[in-house]
Amino acid sequence: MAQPAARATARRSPTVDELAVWRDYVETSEAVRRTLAAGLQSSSGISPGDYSVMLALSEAPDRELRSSALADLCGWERSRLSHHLRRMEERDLVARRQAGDDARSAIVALTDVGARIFRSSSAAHLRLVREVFVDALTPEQLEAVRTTTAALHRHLDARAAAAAPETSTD
Amino acid sequence: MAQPAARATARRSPTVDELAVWRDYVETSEAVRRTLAAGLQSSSGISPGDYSVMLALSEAPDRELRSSALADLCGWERSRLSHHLRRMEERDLVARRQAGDDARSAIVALTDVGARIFRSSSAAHLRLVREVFVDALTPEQLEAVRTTTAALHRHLDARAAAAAPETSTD
DNA sequence: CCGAATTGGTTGACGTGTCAATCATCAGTC
DNA sequence: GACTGATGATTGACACGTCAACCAATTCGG
Repeated sequence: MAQPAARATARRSPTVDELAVWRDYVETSEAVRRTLAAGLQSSSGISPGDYSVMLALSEAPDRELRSSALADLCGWERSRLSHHLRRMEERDLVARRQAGDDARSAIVALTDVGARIFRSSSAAHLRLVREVFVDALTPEQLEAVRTTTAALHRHLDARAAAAAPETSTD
Repeated sequence: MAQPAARATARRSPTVDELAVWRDYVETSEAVRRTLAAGLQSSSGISPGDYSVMLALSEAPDRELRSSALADLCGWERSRLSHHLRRMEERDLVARRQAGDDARSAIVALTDVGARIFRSSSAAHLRLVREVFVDALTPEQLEAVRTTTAALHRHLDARAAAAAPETSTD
């Protein structure tokens, strides 16, 4: 009892109601992700990670990219990409070779096998995105998802920027 | 221009615009999840999975539950829970023992250590939920998240029900 | 030109999550 | 009371993701 001097701080816990929205948001986004992953797996035997990599490569000139460029396009850490590429290379989906201009750098190329599998997976995957995500929402709701997602995204970025002063303009 | 005879099917791929919302939704929800996981890890040394399990146990009578009940509360598969409990047991966060009435069943109890850690993690975690999620959104946006999430959730459930006829009333 | 710091990328260890297989127990049937 | 099938839970194998350590090539300061 006796609210302990709340309200002034604005740093208090969420209400029960807010917490319920939070929980549902987390659970649902994970369920959606799992559904798409399962679809990709069963229709083409690849993972969402595989798909991201192959999508980026398939849109690149000569179907190849520097490892660092690929990491940026996927929004992945280098280490994660490196591990993933090793697994994909073992399955002959991609090939790695050295870059000519910088001996440190690696070039990742989509193999013919990889390109074929990507093409054959793409249509079904996109249909599933529509079926599970787009079709679940009215146009207004889709618009609402866009704006709320953007708000969350911006907020996270601002938070990250605040935490990492780095190249401050001084 | 020249829409390729779309609209009639409703089973076509998402538009570029819809796809952009989808991508942002996936990326952002993962970024949010990662942020919360990192916060929990650094403040209390536990994972979101640990937190879910301890939350459910802490609210249960005698701070213990049957394994199956715990799995239901967390919304996890049995196998996942079993693996997770083994790891938590090694860290003395929970303890497992046999149930009296059904020799197959296992009872999971929150240890004193686990209860203490959970209590000390809870406030910071909830504050972070507010900071990262609730505070990022206006009240209207929070409401929009609620309704869109509910729509996605319902749609997924309907889809799952359609795929699994099981106990149909025949 | 030499050495230090930086950059591009890989690796190992480890926690996590899924699937399929397994195992013991329980419930129902004859 | 043994045979059958469902149920509660565990296990092993393997993909995935993160962190920290590492290595080699490069860049920069002197």
